[in-house]
Amino acid sequence: MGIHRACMRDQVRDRILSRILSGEYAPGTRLKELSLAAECGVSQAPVREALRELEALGLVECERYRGTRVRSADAAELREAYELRVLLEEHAVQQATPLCPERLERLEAEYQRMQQALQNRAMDEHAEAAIAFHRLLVEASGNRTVLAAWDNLHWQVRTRVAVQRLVRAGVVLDEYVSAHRHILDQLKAGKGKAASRLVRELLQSLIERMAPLEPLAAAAQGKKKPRS
Amino acid sequence: MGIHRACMRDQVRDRILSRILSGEYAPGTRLKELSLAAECGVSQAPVREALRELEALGLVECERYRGTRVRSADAAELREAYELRVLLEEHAVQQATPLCPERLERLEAEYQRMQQALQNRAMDEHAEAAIAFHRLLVEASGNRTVLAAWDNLHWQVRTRVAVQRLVRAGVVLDEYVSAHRHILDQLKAGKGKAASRLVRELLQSLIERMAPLEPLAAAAQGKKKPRS
DNA sequence: CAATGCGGTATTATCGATAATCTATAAATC
DNA sequence: GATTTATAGATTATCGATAATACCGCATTG
Repeated sequence: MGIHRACMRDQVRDRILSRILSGEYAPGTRLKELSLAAECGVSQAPVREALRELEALGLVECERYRGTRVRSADAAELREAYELRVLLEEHAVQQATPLCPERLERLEAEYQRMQQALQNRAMDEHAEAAIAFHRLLVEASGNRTVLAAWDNLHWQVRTRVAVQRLVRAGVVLDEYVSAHRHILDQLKAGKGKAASRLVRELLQSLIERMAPLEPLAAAAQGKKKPRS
Repeated sequence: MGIHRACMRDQVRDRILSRILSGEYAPGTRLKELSLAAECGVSQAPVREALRELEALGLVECERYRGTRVRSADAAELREAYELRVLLEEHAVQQATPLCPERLERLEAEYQRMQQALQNRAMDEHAEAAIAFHRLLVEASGNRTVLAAWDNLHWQVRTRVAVQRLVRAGVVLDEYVSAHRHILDQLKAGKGKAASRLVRELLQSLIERMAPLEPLAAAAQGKKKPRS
């Protein structure tokens, strides 16, 4: 179907990426090139290139002759990222309106998925749909550079973790879902200004709910370094 | 002095980067790994990693088994980038005020440098100082994520080219410099709101002056592919 | 005992060579 | 003549091995 990419580098990159995502590689974990190479059944070179790519994405840190580690984001950095996200989405929504019917349909679909997933307690899918919803908003602005900046914040990574934290903390997400309903309604009514304000409010309320919780990386920080 | 980084990969990267900057490698130019390796006196591996880094920076494009080329930005993309830049700088200035005296001094220094360079017709230094000025504004916001997003737009690359285009087109830059004076004055007076509005106006007037000019890559686009 | 210097080991950085894939040209088929 | 297939040359992707560097433990020294 799509573009087949059988190249080792990409396979290795995705493999490491998903492990960082799932938490198997916690922040601070040392990523040794030869170990990874052996495990993936490839040589060192593709692994190095994969790690460099992840470094560019901001997910790992490399130090010369001292190896690569999974980067840990502190609470302050997360807050900064949300601040930028608010800015980008708010701007995108203002620029995007009025939206074409096709995009509105796609937004509606993601909204439905988000709601269904919540009812089924499928939190990962809920997070996925929520992200897709917001990404569609940014995409609708038609500004590829803004979209690239948004993508660089890696919400597809963060939201899944964030949703699980919120759920564990006992936060009810129904309000969150209905906020999306309101945004979508305003968009359908062509009221971009109102919609962008709702987006800002939604995201800022998220920041406030996150703030009292433990920093993302706290639990994983003080780990023993696993031998070999 | 700073952190010496004698590693080949970085040297190769900087070398290619400066050549893209200077226009020696025009948009569309094919970058062959072994040729570059031979020229830099290194093997293929460091060159590959350098190219991957440049790809992450958005300066080149790689296609599997089909090589790497210098990316060309069209007029629309440049406009999009400016749109985002306005958003980031405007927000940063609002967040940054009031600025600490040290930062104001640094801004003043860059302003002086910008002005001096213009008088001396040293356009490259003028561009450099202007960029440093704006980067300081973003840095002052204290939001590292916003700064990273701003850096990703690569103004250190674009402005140098843009200034030369404007000069060739006969645009007088005194007005541009004095706009910076006004911004700095408002900042010193602690008037963040006013300063951020001036920043927006400055950048938007830049977009408008750029628009009628030829797209950046136009001249270099339809080139013969140089053999070997 | 603290600080310093020396090997030994683990890991990264780089190399030179090989395999995989693309592009262009030419032969073959209809 | 047009289209397809085969082949050769060029370039990228990957490999296996070597060189360079950092980290750790231990002995030495003051």
